[in-house]
Amino acid sequence: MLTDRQLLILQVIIDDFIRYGQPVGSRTLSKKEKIMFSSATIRNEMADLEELGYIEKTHISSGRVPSEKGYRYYVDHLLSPQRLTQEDMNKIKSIFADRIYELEKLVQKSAQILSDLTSYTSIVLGPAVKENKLKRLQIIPLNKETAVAIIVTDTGHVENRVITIPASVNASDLEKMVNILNERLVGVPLIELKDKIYKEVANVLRTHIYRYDSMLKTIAETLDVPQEEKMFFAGKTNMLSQPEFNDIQKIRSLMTMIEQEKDFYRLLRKNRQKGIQVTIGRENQLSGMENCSLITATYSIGEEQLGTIAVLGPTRMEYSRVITILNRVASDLSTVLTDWYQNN
Amino acid sequence: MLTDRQLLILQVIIDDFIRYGQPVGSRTLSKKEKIMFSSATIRNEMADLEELGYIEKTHISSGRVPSEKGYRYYVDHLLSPQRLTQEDMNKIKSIFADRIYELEKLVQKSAQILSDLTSYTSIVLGPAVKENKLKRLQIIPLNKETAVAIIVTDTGHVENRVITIPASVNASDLEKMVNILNERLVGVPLIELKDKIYKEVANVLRTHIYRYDSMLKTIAETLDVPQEEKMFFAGKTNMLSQPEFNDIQKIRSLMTMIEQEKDFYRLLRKNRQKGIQVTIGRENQLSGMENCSLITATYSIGEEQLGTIAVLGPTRMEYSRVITILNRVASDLSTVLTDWYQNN
DNA sequence: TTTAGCACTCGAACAACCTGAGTGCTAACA
DNA sequence: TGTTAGCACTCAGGTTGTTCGAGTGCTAAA
Repeated sequence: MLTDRQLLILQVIIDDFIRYGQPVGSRTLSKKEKIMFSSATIRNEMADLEELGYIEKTHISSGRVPSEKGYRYYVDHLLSPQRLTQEDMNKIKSIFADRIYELEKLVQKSAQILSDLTSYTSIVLGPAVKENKLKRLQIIPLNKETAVAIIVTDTGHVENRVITIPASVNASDLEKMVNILNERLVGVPLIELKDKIYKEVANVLRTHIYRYDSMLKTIAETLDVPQEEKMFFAGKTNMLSQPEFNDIQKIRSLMTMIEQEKDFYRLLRKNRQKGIQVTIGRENQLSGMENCSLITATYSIGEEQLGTIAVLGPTRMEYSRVITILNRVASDLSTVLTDWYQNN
Repeated sequence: MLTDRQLLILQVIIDDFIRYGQPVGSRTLSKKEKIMFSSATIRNEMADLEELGYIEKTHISSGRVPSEKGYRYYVDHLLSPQRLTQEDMNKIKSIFADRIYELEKLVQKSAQILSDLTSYTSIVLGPAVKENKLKRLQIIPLNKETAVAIIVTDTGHVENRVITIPASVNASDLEKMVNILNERLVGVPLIELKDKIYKEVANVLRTHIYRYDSMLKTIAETLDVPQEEKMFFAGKTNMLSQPEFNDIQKIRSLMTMIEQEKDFYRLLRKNRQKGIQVTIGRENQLSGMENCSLITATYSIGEEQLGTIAVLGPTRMEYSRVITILNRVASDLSTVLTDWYQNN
């Protein structure tokens, strides 16, 4: 177990390193007002902290730098709570300033403001379409062979796809079919649609429409909307200004990782528990994340989780500040959305 | 005017520099098989070429490097035509391999393949929505106050927006209104919609619908779809592997420029003439483009230009190869699209 | 247990030096 | 008159050596 003095020293080292980005030496520490003992004492304590794995040297006679274990401890136990400045609060409020009716736009704007506020990269996931319920299905013929299928959800989200229509299906059949589908399927969550079509609607169609089956598959596929939430990035280039990325090699691997959206999506999806999640460096188990930390929070409508907002920064990131901001944005977002949807 | 020998030397210098990225000296040149005179002669010629502004030294005793003027001359007069390998051809064909019905997806895939083939960044603009004609307008109420307005164009493109509905408008009025709008507006190019609504449709609505005016503005705004084509990027990080971007500062300004989509869009829009356009370095008049060249081509349906495909690379880019590839992709794209739309 | 003092280590910055690739110029040659 | 060989010169880049400052670990005294 760490002594109080060791904790103090660890905290001051990490705070200082986060602030200035330079390895912290015993002399620097001894000058801090919180610290009342000599540099020699500090050296002894630092040697212990190093042995325990909380801090590291960059070379044999250098100052100390937090290790991943150190950051982990810091995040779990040593964070000093932050207060947001009025300016920060105003920026956050500006997300909701003009009445935005489209969820996606709101979410995009949140990402933008988050990256502005933190100077890191921000990513917003969501909202998950599959939880939405079907509001209306429409099929609009374009020409003999093709048509656009449009799905509208209760949240106002619109999905569309171009489909081919078998020659055997004529316009009035199509219309009848769409009517039946709407009658039976409105209000059903998108994720259950495909199932429901085969189990319940197929029967009804059989009795009404000649050669319905050739269409059925197309429709079912159309309604099988992608499960994945969209990812919105903002401030991708912010990371380039971080001093730890002054190395081409690191930039390359970072940027390549970000562009590799699939893997990154999977990483984000891991953190879906409620509240703030912090993963540090290699905890992320994704190459390119060695020098990065990811902080995520979720937003929701009522009790139903909708999506994730996240900030990606260097391991040496301002955890306290980012956590406070994320918390705030997530909760404001949830409040506004809950309010909006439950009043309608 | 340049002598034949000077032209030969200029061409070989640029070819060599594009290939190896190193300043080219007289000794290197004298060893090329095309070149039958001594290094001393070459030095004399190079001095002349430098005086004329086609090549530059990086420092007083270095080999020569093409200047922007040199590249310009090279592109205009000295390109040696390229043949695509079978492999390249196959990749290009793969764009059209599976039947894709959505223009946007096709365009996105083209960008992907372009950046794969060239190892540079590729950007595809388009298609321009405003040229499309209205196929169908729908308004689907979500709740008391809001509804989704959906526009389908003859190309199968779908635009949607959430709108608020004044309390004074009831469901049947809304339906009537949508019907009238469809009757009058189907087949009209999107760009003319707004105009047409105020000039022609407003009158009709007045006679049929009580207090139509509160809705009219909302509708008109909804139909005023964004004029700008979407931009699709692919291979953004490819540029990081180019040896000229081994400098953090350059990477930063390049990436920041690319993220600054507005300006970049404007740049692309400048090159809308038919055929291949090449702009080299500062010809682009956009900060961050100093070390880059942009090659663009347009694709079309029949005679109607639809959009632009482009490749962004370092000034030291393989002009010949990229031009050949772009030409090919643009023409294939045009053929496929023309074929598809005119048979329907 | 804490601290002062001391010898030691290392990185970063800088100067001195060398090498190789390249140049411009001149004088001789075809 | 155009071409070439030869030579002195330049410069970037790599290597080496030196110094400086920040930091460490250890020891002995308080």
